[in-house]
Amino acid sequence: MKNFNLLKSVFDQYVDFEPDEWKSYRDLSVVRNFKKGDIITKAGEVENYLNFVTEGLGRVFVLSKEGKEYTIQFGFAGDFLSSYASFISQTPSQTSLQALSSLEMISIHKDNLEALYQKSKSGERMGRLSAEGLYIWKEHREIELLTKSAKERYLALLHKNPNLVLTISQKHLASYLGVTPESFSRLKKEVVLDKSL
Amino acid sequence: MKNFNLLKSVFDQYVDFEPDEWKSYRDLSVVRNFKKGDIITKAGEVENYLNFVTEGLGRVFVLSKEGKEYTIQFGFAGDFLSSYASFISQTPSQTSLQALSSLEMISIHKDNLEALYQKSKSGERMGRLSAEGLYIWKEHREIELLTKSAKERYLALLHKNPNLVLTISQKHLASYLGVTPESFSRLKKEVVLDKSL
DNA sequence: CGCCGAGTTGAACTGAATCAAGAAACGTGG
DNA sequence: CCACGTTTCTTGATTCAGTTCAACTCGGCG
Repeated sequence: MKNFNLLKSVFDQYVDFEPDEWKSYRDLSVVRNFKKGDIITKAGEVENYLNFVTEGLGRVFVLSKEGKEYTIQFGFAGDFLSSYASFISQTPSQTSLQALSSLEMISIHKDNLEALYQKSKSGERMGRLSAEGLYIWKEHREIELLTKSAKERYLALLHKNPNLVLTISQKHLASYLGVTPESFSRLKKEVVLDKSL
Repeated sequence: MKNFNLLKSVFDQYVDFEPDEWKSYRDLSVVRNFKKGDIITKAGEVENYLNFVTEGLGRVFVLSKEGKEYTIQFGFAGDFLSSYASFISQTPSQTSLQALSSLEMISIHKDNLEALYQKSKSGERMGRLSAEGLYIWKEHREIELLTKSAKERYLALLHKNPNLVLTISQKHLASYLGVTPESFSRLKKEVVLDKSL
């Protein structure tokens, strides 16, 4: 199937799976479909699945005490997208997972992944490399939040990921940058003005 | 040696090393000593070592464009402390590693660790579990930075890690909370006042 | 059509930064 | 062990980025 090929191509960048290791992963996975707006895992629940997006767009977000949403990750086709901290620790999640469009994901259950780790050295290796890669993302994000203003973070995002900025609603972009939609609207205007100088 | 026992006890919490796997790690490691203030790895360099603190105190920090320091991690005896993103990606580090007191660490070179990963499944597993644990830390930190005010972050730290607050200078604590020393000084005063109500 | 969520704009407000100056603590050398 | 200079911490006055609240526009879509 086409969607599994995408997943395979991602794995191939990291490890040399034996055919039977790949077959195991495939057999232990399920394909799941969601529609726009669906909450796939809710904060407070434990995330049971490691998901790989094959089609559509989703996000992971937190809700603050004041009731404001902050997006911590967007996931497009080709990305892993789960309440990952909850998945690996198997403790209740601080974050929720939501479909922002119709969304298809290949999902593997924690128990099945653990079983695969047990018997497959390449699986274990893939797990390590994924976690390391995600760590790097998070550290990068931490540094941006600490050292940059909202405007600088927007410019960095615009530069690094212009398609994301085009695809995603301002409301959700604002929640990712950590500002209110009002502030984001103003900030965006400033950036346009700056450029026209 | 006493310092290696501490490291062993940490490993034992995660994996069952065979005696010879543990011996490999031990043989491939070096003990390094630094004095207060030393910069161990400088931003711009590649981090070659995964370090485990056996004595003393260190930190990892970034320097912003405006020349301000932001601490992203403190490490006490029993903690791993490296410019970890650089270590795993073997690309120039955004962060610097510094001794905040006289500091002793057990350090393993990237090449040696990779060799160990190749031959040891438990080693690979340990690597995965460490990366996952560090990921959880970073995500937690991201959520705090996004959703909490400086004062709330200080209160959370005070609650979760009171000894850290007592041990570390206000200047460095401020740089970890992401505020200026001046703001931190005021914020601290407010917290004391709040409590005396 | 009419409504509803998304985006914009304005005015007032607030948490934290900046700049500046003084006080306390600290270590190093005489 | 004291005296000195240096860094750390505090306090005050001002400024600024971003929030809040409120009103208004726009574009879908039921």
